[in-house]
Amino acid sequence: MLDKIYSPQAIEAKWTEAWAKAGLFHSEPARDGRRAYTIVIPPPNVTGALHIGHALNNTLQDVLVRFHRLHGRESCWVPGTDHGGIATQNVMEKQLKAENQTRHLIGRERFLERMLAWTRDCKKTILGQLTRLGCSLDFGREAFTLDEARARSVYHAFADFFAKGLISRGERMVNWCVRCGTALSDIEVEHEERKGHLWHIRYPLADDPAHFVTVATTRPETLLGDTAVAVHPEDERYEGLVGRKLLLPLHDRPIPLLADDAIDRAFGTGAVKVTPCHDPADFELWQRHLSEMEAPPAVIGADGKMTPDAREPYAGLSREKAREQVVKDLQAAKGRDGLPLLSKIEPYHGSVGVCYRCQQAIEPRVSEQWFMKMGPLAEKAVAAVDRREHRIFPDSWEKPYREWLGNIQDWCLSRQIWWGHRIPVWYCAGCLGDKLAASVPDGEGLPRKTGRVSALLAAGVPFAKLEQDGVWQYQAGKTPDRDGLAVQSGRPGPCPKCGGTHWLQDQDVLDTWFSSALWPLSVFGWPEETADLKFYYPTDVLVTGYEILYLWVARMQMMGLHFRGQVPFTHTLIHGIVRDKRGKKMSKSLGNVVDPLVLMDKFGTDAFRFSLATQAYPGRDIPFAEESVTGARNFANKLWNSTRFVLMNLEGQGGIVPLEKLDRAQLSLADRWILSEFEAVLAETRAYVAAYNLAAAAGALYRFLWDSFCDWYVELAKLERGVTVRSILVHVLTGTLKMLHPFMPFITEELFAALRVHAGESAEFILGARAPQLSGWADGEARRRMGVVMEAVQSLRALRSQLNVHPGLMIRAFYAGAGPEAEVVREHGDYLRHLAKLESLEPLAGPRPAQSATAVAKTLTFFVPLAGVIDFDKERQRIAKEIARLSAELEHSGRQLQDRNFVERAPEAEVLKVRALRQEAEAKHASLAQTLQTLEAKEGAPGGAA
RNA sequence: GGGCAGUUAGCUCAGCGGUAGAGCACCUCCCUUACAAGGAGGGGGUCGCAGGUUCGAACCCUGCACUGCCCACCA
Repeated sequence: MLDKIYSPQAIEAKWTEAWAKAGLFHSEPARDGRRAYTIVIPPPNVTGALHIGHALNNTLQDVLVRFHRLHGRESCWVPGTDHGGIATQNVMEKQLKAENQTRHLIGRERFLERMLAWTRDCKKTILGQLTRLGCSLDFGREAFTLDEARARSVYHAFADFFAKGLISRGERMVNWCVRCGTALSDIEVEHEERKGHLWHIRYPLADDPAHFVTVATTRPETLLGDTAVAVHPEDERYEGLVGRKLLLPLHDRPIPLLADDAIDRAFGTGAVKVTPCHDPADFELWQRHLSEMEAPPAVIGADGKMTPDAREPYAGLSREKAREQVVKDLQAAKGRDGLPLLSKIEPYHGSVGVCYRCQQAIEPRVSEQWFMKMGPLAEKAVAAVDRREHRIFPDSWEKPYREWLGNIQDWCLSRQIWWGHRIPVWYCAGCLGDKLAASVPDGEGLPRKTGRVSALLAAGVPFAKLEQDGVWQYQAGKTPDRDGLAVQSGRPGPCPKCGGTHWLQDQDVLDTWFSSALWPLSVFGWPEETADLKFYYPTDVLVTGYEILYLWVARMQMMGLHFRGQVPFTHTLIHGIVRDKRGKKMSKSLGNVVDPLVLMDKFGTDAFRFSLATQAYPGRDIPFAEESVTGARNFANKLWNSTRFVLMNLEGQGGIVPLEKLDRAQLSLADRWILSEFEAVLAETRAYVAAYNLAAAAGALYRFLWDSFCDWYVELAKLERGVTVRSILVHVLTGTLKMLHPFMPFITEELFAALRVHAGESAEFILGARAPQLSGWADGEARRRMGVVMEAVQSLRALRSQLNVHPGLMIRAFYAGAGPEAEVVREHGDYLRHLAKLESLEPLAGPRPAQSATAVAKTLTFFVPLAGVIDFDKERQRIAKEIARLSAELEHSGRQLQDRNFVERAPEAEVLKVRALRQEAEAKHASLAQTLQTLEAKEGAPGGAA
């Protein structure tokens, strides 16, 4: 027997262990023809503990996996974590800083050792939390984006792209994060509106210093790197000036005034300073005007400080300090007219690119990086959506997804950090013929900017060296080959060009998203043609938030389609972000984060999960309030107690009979009604899950259990305690537990365990049992008749409550009316007596009783003699109010039915419905009007209201 | 500058063509033998604004207004 009190903690631990012991979540490729249902987890970064967003993400996946497992699919949910590149390295760098260390001080190898040790702890924490959340992950399949098996996929993919000419190295303008010290791809740059200024600076004409061209800029410090000023060719303000030289203020360097179509005449002064090294648009402009412009100086370095080219007194200053200094100096610098060269400062707010990992302003910078051409891959990803092989839920995301892919830019792949897959490219020192390169010991990294690729090699794996002794060998089987360059296993052999054996590996690592993009492939052993890959790929659904739709989802699609010709997952389910209860994004700095563990401790994991699920409408953000967990906890408690009730009914009684053995003719109205309702909620729930509307699915089950099952059926079940009722109680409850199990796995498992003997279930766990099967129980007649009972009960209860009849007091009642509804009351008087606490219920013989209150339901009228108890004044008010409501209703339906347009054009069913409702309202109205008349005729009763 | 959502009861949200719903909060009554983490009843909304389509609009269309998000090299 169950404890009287529902206490979640104990049962959670118990079932977590039991499931693990039974290997319940393990999956192998099925040989019996069962279809796979596969989800790969969006691997959380190993940067710490999981937050509430992870809890939502994983709860939704678990609901789907458990649901499909219950419904007979060979379900496999692959767990794993992501090494998380810059984000993770940043956390470690902070730790080092606290110890007065830097990564450069301790060196690459020791740094990576520390990273590995630390991220191992994080992995443990994360997997522990997922377990605590009840996630039915196949833990034997745990993967890490930086482990050996994944490295294999990464190197294979890199080599393939290189061989196909999609990956190449080059010097280009990239987004540079000064704080993180690395290049970023375009999507790793966030745009923030920031307040700033527009500085107007006068550049004197070199041969006529009394005249000026005024440029407007938001970044005066880059002036030091200007190589030109540009205007629109048709801008009459600058007619005759184009082609002449200007004198760059502060440096007094002559620079040309160019004309270019890209210049917006309406902005600022129409004249733009051109700083190719520090602005992407200027960089392009420079390339268009190469012949007219000199090679541009880079005045801001990788560290965010001014370079020697910025000259004294700016060299060495931070870019922020340099701005102050430049502005100050421009204010002091006077033109030939005696006025400052800085002619105007106006407030200006524009969007500033910031690093998505540290929020520092991005510095556009020219540097040598690895790039991947994305166009051809993107086309395939778009085609997959066009062909509906890949669908996004909600589909409103398909358009932005398509557009992003349509405008895709090359992907900057290399990162100047250490934590990640090192780029599997080696350079031959001999071929480079570079002193610097030659001075580097064999196998060490290539100093940047030393030359072009001499050899590509999908080879030496630095992490394998660290994880275990010795060098792990890459065995791709097929080795790509391009430009006659040998690509070999292990370290490169002799250089095919010069025979040298002195190799330098590329210093950089790959963007963490490169390995993430391969995730659905790599977790199944690709590039090997494994049995797992054949059975589980393509996976069914990817569940994620919209913030990584491009960063991750799109790239997985592109990779999957490129390498397999098949989408990696057929559906993308996009959920919202968990916000605080006022809709604000949770953040440590706002102090509004809620810890999932705290909530699970306080309310139980099931309640926590259920509250997340009931709010997860597709694509909608969730304003999360603790009250919602309270509500879910209360629901869990309701489940608990209703099961206790059913178990109490079973105690000492005989067994139950299977549903299919029940004699339909023997069933009561309530029996037929609840079975009909149950069949309906099963269908409804399944339809909602299929549409990924998990909130609606959870809501449907909630209402069924609480409203239909507990409030009506269980109450009526108390009237008769026979085997039939017992059987139905057990079947319906067990079925409901099964359907709720994906949402609340622990409590349902506990309750199922208590019920299963009675229910004749042999399975030890819900996931081993069959999903509820029910068909043919839909019963419109039962629903109609039960509707009469329910309305009558509600009407009588309202009467009691509004006239202050004590809830415990049994009252007598008479009913008047004819037809099928009266018949329902006659047949089911026991229901009404029980539910409305009636001492007796009889048909009214003779005139309406005096000294009684009136209740109406459908076309029926109930009279409750309450002489002495009743406050007739109150009763008059009550009835008058009801009459007013009915009058309004009658007026409305009357107008509708008199409108020929409505009667002729509306669907017939609609007209019939209005007619039926009108009849009901008419009956009620007439009956109540008559009552009111009698009441008012009763002078002597205290009539004068107030 | 484009695009996408949202605007419904005090709060948080469902509903998306037939006279407005839930949970919480609020008011009244009740510790009735599954459950006070409960039961019964009740108050509360001209569904952002303005037009249009329709017999009928919270729901479809067009504008507008806020709010939020995504994308974008206007210095």
